[in-house]
Parts: sequence; structure tokens; C-alpha cells
Amino acid sequence: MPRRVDHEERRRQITDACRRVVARDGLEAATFQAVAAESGVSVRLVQYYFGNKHGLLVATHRAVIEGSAARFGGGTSPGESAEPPPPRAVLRALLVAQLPLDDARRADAVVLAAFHAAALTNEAVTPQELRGAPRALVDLVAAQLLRERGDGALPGDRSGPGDRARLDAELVLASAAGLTQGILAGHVSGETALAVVDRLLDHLVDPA
Amino acid sequence: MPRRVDHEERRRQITDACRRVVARDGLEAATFQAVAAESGVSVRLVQYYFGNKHGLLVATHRAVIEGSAARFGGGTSPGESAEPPPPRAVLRALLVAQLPLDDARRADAVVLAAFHAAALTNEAVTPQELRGAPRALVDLVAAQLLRERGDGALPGDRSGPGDRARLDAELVLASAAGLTQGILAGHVSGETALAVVDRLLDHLVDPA
DNA sequence: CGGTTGATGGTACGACCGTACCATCAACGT
DNA sequence: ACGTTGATGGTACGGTCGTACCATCAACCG
Repeated sequence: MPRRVDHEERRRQITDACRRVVARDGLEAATFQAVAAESGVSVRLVQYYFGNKHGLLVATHRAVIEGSAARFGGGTSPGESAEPPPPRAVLRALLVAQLPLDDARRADAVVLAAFHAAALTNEAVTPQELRGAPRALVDLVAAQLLRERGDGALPGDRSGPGDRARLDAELVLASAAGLTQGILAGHVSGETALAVVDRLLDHLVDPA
Repeated sequence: MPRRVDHEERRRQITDACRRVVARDGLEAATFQAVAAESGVSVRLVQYYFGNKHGLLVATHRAVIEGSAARFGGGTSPGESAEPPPPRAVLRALLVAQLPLDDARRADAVVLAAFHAAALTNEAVTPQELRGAPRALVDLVAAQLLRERGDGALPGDRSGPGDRARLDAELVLASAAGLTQGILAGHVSGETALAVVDRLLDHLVDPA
């Protein structure tokens, strides 16, 4: 047996470098040579661990998605003993966590935007286990809205409170995506985005 | 004098071809050879009319932006004699016009998303006269909201109705962008997007 | 202690891309 | 008529990218 190496750590090291390259110079700049130079290994090694470019890009896409998802759970894990926080606070934390308000989240958002745009015309860069993720987020937001409004009838009702909560949940997620896009493009400041989030929550919890 | 040709028409013919290529295969597929083949001219001619690739991309970006903007004015030009339509109808028309609900608008939205993502790491593909466009849209939406609510105090007030209208206008535009993104990615259907738009308008005009 | 084998480096090859250069055609003023 | 000149075609060149191929090193088992 020759010397063994932690494959997962090496792959993480390389996908991290790829993530930095994409965040800095865009998806088309993520060549084997650029990623190898950024991660401090040889071109041959990148090829060895990911086979071809498609494998590298898919692995990087999955890594950045998992990294972003990990930031969601960070604020809600402790405090199981106390009573659950009010739904408005949960929703606000969920929205704010999505916004690219610091450099790390901005880099992730830029990378995700690059992959998102590429998926519109390529559809092979998205790992196929991620197709249903937005639907789960809608359910989560809708559940919080129903909890806030005191209505518990979630399963399939026509034009009932559950239907309205579902539309409001789509509105919440669309607003978060749009605000993220505006912040990245420089059209919207971070303070304005936070004010818009609070204004949206006012609309959602005020009129019952 | 040799034979003269309408330069604007030729440029439009080529930028249209470039727009189709980007909508179909993405920005990185917009090579000189692909655009030349799509527009039915030689590579040399594309070079002749746009100088280099940067010129071609900037011209295409401007063309698709102007084309999208032209669709906005199409529904509001006639009927100057009658009374102005209610603000809610104006806002709804403005939102719906942005959504990629048919093939033409979808193609434009895909191309704009590609340029938007490229601008995050390149910032040379956006013609510089387009930087202030979103700000004008915010003013337009905020004015309609104030007209709906019967408050006329627009210029700089602190925490007044104008400030709230401004935040609501940002919310409207962010929602439109987010819904567009969701439709393009296939997470949101056209009917759901329209229902979300109506739900948002309910929130905006109901609680005064 | 030697050989099997995972890990790594270097490099060459074919394809494509952007661009510069040279050539040709056609129309209109003189 | 004819030459000036805008419009167009073809092609070659340097660079880069993805990938395949060959070689080397090192560790552990037998």
C-alpha cells in the first residue's frame, strides 16, 4: 500500500479554491489551471480527484450549497429547552440569513448566482438531488406563517388560510431572492434591504 | 463610393443573433463563429461591425435592455383622453410585464440573467448609461403607491408615508426579480407567480 | 526487502477562440 | 471609363483549455 490521503479533505481544499476563483473572476475563469494554482496543487491532481471539469463544477456547486445551508441551522440549534421563538423572529432570522450582508455571504451569493445563470442554459451543473430544495423552504415559511396566525389547517385546502400562507411564503422567498440580487448588483444597500424585510413582515403579520 | 449599407440594421441583425445564441446556450457560447453562423454572415463581418468581442457583448446587452424596456411602454401609450387607470392596475400591469410568461420574455430574461451574473465579476459588460435605471423604477412604483393612498408628500420625509412607499416600491421590484428568477429556474409556475403578484398587491393597498 | 499500488508531477496533443492581416468585389463621383 | 473606397470573405497566428498519456515517488504487506 502506498501512502493514503484523506480524499474528502483534498476535495474540499480544491472545491474551496474553485469557489474563490468563481467568486472573484466568474465561472468561465474556473479553469483547471486557475483552480490548481489557487489551491496550490498541480493540474494533474485536480484531474485526478474530479475526473473532468464537469465533475469539478458539480462538486463545487454542491459544496457551496451545503456551506450556505449550514449557516441556516447555526442560529437555531441551541435553546431547545425554552419556549419556541415567535414566528416573526424566526422568519426575520431566516430572511436576514439569506442576504449577502458580509463578505463571506456575498462571495457565496455571487457563486450561486453564477451557477444559477449557467443552469438556465446548461442544466448539467446542478446536482440532481437539489431540485426539490426550494419546495421545502416554502413549506417551512408557510408553517411559520400559519403558526403566527393561529390557523392550523395546512393540508390542501382551496382558497383557505393555508393557501394564502403558501402564496405569502412564495412572496417571502421571492423577495429574499430579489433583495439578494439587488444587493449584489449594488442597487440596494444593506440597510435598505433590512428595512424592506421589516416592512414585508409588517404586511404579513398585521392584517391577520 | 462603394455600395452603402444600413449599419444600424446590420448591427441589429447581428445582435439579434447574439441574443438568440446567449438565450439558447449561454454567454460563454457566444463566440464570433457561433454568432456569425446564427446571423448568416461571415466571422470577419461581425468583427468589422463591432471591433472586438467586448463591443459585440456590450451592444447586445444594450439591445436586449432596450427591447425589454420597449415592451413596458406598449400597454400604456393609448387612451390618453380617458381618466388615468387606477394605480393598482398600473402596478399590476408593470409587474406582469416583467414576468417571463411567454417564450419571448423568457428568452430576454435568460439573456439578462446571463449578463447580470457576468457583471458581478466583470463589470465591463454593462453599458454605463444603465446604472441608474433601477432607481427610476423605484420612483415610478413609489409614485403610484402614493397616488393610491392619497398622500402627496413625496420629497424627503423621515418615516412618513413617502418613506414607507419607497420601501414598498423596493419590495415590489425585489419580488418581481425573485419571481422572475423562480420562474426561470422552474421552481415557480406562471399561475403561482400571478397569484403571488395579486397577493402582494392586496397587502400593499389594503391596510392604508 | 522487494513489489504492488495509491498518489502525484510533467507534458504533449487536438480543438477552439479572438484577432490581425491580405485580398476581392461593387458602386458612385468625376 | 476608371479609380477611390466602403463592404465583405478567407485565412493564418498565438494563446489557452480540457484531457490523455507516461513517469516517479512512497508506503505497507507479505
